[in-house]
Amino acid sequence: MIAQSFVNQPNVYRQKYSISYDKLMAKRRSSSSRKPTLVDVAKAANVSAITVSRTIRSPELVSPQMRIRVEAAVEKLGYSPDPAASALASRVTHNIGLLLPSLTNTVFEDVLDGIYEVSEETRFFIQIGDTRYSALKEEALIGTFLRQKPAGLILTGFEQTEKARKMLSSAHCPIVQIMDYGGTPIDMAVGFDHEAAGYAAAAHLIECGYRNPGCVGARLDARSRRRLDGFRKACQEANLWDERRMVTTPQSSSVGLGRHMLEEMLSKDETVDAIFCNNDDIGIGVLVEAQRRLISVPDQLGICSFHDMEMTKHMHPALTAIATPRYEIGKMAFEMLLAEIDQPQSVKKRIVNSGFELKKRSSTKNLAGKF
Amino acid sequence: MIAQSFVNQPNVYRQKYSISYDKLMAKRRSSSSRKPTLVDVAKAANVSAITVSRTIRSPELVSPQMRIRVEAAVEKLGYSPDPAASALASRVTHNIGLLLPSLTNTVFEDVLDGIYEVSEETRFFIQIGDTRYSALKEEALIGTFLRQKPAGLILTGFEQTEKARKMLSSAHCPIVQIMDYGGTPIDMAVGFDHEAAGYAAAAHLIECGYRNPGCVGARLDARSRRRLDGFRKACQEANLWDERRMVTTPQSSSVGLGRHMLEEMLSKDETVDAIFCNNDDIGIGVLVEAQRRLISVPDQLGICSFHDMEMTKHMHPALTAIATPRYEIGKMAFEMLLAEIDQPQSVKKRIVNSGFELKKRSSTKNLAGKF
DNA sequence: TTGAAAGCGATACCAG
DNA sequence: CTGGTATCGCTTTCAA
Repeated sequence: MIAQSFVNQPNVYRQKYSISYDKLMAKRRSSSSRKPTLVDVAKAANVSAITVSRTIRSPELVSPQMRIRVEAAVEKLGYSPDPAASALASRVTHNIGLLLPSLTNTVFEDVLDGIYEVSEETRFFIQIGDTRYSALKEEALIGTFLRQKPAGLILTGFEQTEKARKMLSSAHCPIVQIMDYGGTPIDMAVGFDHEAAGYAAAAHLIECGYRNPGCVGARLDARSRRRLDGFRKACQEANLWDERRMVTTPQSSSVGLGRHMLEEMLSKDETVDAIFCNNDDIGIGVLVEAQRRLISVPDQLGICSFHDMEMTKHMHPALTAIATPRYEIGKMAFEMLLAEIDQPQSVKKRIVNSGFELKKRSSTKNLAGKF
Repeated sequence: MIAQSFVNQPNVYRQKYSISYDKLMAKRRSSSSRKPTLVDVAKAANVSAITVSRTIRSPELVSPQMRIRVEAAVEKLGYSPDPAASALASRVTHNIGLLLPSLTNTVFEDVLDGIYEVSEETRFFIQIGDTRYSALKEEALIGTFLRQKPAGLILTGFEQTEKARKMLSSAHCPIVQIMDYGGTPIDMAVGFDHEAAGYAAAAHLIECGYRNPGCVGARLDARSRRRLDGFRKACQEANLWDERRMVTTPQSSSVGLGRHMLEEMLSKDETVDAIFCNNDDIGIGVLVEAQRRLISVPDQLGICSFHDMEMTKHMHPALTAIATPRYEIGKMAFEMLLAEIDQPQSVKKRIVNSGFELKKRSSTKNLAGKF
């Protein structure tokens, strides 16, 4: 059991050191279990410590013979650098801070997956903070993260507090804001235009021939709200809007909530014939509830979902959805960060519109034949 | 733009220091932007550095007046400790390493959520590693994590490589293995018995009166395999087993795959009348495909899912499932770790069986009336 | 290209 | 309960 190591293992670090350097070294050498340090490698290779450091961090600055000699010593001793010492001396870690509003949301899992995919082979670590959709929590986390001297930071959205923005603008690391497009980034950004996405959803429903479009939205963060705004705008332009068909709740989204919200929608305006759902959980809930009520989809009710997680296209009928490139956003954000860390100001396109895509499936259909 | 700070901001740390301590201090003081250190606080409060350190880490060891004085100075200067320096001196960080086999899997998101919930108010950070269900990748990550001197480690399952186990047993931190029960933990463990869970699923289906039970499983890691073993065992004991009704694939689970696997199952033995699904994605896929084929659930086909994510109970019919306490496991793992960090050997119950629960819903039913 | 010396900012250990 | 001193292991800076 590892736990015994707390009790039984001789720990050289607890011993008192004498003042003499030689004695100290003697003591150290006697402890066979000590992890080798840079100095140990330097001695073994008969070079200075700084040369070893150089060989590891920028081998191109060291002559080939030297490199071989040092690398052999590193290999022989099984040396690996101490990140804490490195961070203390250089004032920067290899941590990349990632602030997400939720961890139990397919959307952010996919982002996470993209980030991890790219970060895997790099020297960097991801440190995740869960802001729970709160700007204040985010502010606190930004403070904590910055204290650690991260190599870079990835934030969600543009809605940081004033104080947070201030801290960030004086941070010594590149920053990417993800999942949104159209705001003013602190440094770099990659995401899509939520209003345009909502607008596109409405345009599709209207084009299909639905005449009483509505939408349901859960947990209205700034981005979902803009999606609904875009949806409403398109409907208003087509003169098909009725505010009763906007059903929202601050609760966080789930399939159960989606079912419930269809019920609410019908109670407010039973003429509704198409629904844009804030995200896939809700979309699936609306579909299931419609089926339970024997409302035929897409004939009596068209459904357009948002994000398009894997499941969406396998529903029956398959859900039409606005697909968002979450994995790609995560990947790109990390790549932008990496480029900036290696070479400040090297990223030319600092604001990227990742776009989105309307996937037409069986939960909506062209009703033209009906007219 | 933050990026300008790379270029324009005067950086005191780049300046050369003179040898004289006083001159150094003078230079430092002149730089108003420097972050205050422990020594700065000590001077402001007119105490020694170590006293400040103590006041922050273990206030109970410091006299009340002293504490007030120091806290005032901390407040006034806006001091916050440097984690790198602390890590270097104390040989331990405030990082908790978490190794998960997948990040895009509801199961682990829920675990993550439980861990974050508890860790939020502590001084610890979670550092996640994605092993992608590979013991070798896990081994590499364990090495990397251990190098950082974590305060604790959370691993998934008992299937570490020999080398990994060796590294772990000599690690100086508590370790919790999660999601499984019945193996030999390195230190502590919390999870459930997968074989028993599979057995329980089969027992339920058999009890309902289904006579040709089968099961479908995707991505067969050690734990899912044991679930299937348990299922098979119960069926064999009831003399109802036919190996053709065991359909598996190494692919990772998804709803699409679930649909596909029902097709495969039917092609191998169309008499199958009940299916245990390795997890919820598959379960939902099987349900959707059954509906598409007009196979009536639960009459012609009983379905029992595994894990029971939120969506499962909202399907129509609602899916019977073995519910697993993922959130609780995460929470408990972190709490066990915390207790051990604060007080080694204080956790008495080092191996916890979290159990699971059979949720009977409409996708299975007692067929007794039929006989 | 290589090296010497001086930190980085905290904690450990023992003494008083 | 408080303080002095010596580290922790690496990088920075400047000189050779």
